[in-house]
Amino acid sequence: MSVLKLKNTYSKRLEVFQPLDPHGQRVTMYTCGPTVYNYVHIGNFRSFLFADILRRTLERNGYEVRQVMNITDVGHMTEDHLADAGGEDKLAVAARKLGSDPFKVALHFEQAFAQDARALRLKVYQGGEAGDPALHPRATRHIPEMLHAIQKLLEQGFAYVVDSGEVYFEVGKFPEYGRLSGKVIDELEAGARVGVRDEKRDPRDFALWKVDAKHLMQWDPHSEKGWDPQDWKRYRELLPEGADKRIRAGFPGWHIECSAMSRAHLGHTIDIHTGGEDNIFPHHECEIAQSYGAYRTCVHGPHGAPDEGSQRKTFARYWVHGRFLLVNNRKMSKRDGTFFTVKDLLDPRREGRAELAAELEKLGFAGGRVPASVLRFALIANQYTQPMNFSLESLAAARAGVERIQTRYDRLREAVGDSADTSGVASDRVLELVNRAETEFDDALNDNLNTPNALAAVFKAVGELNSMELGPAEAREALRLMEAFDEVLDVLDRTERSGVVTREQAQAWLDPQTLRAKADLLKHWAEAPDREALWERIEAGQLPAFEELAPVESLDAAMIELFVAIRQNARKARDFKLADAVRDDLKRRGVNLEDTPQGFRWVRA
RNA sequence: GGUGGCGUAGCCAAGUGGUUAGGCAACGGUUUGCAAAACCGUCAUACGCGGGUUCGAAUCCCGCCGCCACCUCCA
Repeated sequence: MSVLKLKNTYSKRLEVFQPLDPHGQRVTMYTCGPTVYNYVHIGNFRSFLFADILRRTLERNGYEVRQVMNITDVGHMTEDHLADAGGEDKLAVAARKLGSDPFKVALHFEQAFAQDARALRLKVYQGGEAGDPALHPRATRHIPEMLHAIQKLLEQGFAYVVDSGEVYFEVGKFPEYGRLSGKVIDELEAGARVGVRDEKRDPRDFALWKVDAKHLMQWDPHSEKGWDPQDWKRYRELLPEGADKRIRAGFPGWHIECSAMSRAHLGHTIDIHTGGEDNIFPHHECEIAQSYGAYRTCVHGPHGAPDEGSQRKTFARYWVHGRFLLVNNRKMSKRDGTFFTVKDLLDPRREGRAELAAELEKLGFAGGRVPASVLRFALIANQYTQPMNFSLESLAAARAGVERIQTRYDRLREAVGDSADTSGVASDRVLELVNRAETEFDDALNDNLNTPNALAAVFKAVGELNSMELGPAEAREALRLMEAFDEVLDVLDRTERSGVVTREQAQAWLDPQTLRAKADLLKHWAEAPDREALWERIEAGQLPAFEELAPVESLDAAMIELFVAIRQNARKARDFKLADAVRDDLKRRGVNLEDTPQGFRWVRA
């Protein structure tokens, strides 16, 4: 198997990934998460999804990954936001609904985000472990850690307090500032841009602690008032003397949260730090500077020089950044109607975007809704190092792709059947195909997460399997391959969503005796309005008429089989109008029916 | 102005010196009562433009053109 290579923003080179863990087993990963003062959009999710693909690729490589994705809930909500409730701004609307408690507003959007994250199958939000709050740390619950870091920075001479009670990081004290982004900020030019009454010593200096009375979230480092009791207790433990007396009540600067939280939950050194390309500067540049100043982490990683030998350890060893998503080759814009939240696409009508729903319907999306798996596929279908040009048409292509894979998966499941019989041997032809396809898939992902090539391997395998007749043992191997693909892609519906009805099974319903025996299977009889009459008919060995069953809404496998039998009966009588009506009716209830040489196949949409 | 990046067939998107990437769409065929799915075929001797290096260039070099993002809180 190939080795994983990643483009490290720090070195600007493709590097072989090697975890810090001496046993080469555990990997720590920090993903810059969402700011929860609005609903997250698909551009945000492109970034989170590439991190998810990275995490799953690491797992395919046998690593045990601990991925932390923070929640930035120290927002920019001020009194102005609450006062101005007339606009379209969702923050204002939410604030009005939820009252003036900024924590409630943040929680509202955080929960909305978690919902989207689960829908789009971010692994950090799935499974039992996902309930661990340490995996999704909130900035507002790490004020003690941040003040601790700020105090360290002051003590070690990397920061200064100004008259207003704010704290700034002094960039001049850190010569490596700018190395990640490659930005050399010309002091003269920067100086020209600086505000008149700025208290900063150097225009490049950035805020660690801010003071602004208009902000709703406030913490006073010198008084318990307004603090979460647990946080206050932890703060007193971390800083028994309290923070510098000159620091006034306020709130943390943007960058310090990630330095503090990654250290709190992943330790001194993290293997991988991910984010969007806009994070490179200034956010990550500042994190490096702060972590160096506060925790004595060094700047560059082990690439060439092992961390173990160094007294000062690296803050983050691999910096991996995703490019922006564009819509119609521009940055998303509300004005141009090219701004999409995840919720907008999953259910446009619910979000009040009827026009969008209509457009999606035109592209063949039932109800104008985009299935989450399709959105996920669309957002991972090109390599994270390339800008993604998103369009509604790309969603239609994604849907076709997902359906192609899903159809193959469903049929393999049918071919395997439910027999626990694991005897039988797959032919070399199939074994070779499976091994080769899996290698190609992993090789592509290991090559800096080249998802287009990984998908090419998937589609190649699907195409080859489509043109083969597979025995149960072979289908089992092929199914395992599809499941291996899906460990990373995670776009398949793994529920029992399809079934086959043979001609013989359909025929059996026409036999009076069998019909009576099958009556018990029809659990949903109760839904039929005239069930007594129906029952009598069955007892008499007569197949019910299609019209009688039309009101039955929820279908199980037995009910579907009955519909198939009714349709087949009509087909035999060459009553194609009725036959098509039955098929259309099943479709209306979300069941697609297909004819096959052996009989019939049904698939839940 | 500074920095980084992109331009590959109708659309999306790999490939970065030498044998078909792949997907989607469209069209034709096989199959079907009609569909669906699947298969086969076509669109496809594609690589922004102009030079150069080379036996050979989408790939390397030079020069243009067009587009995009970032440059203090937007993933």
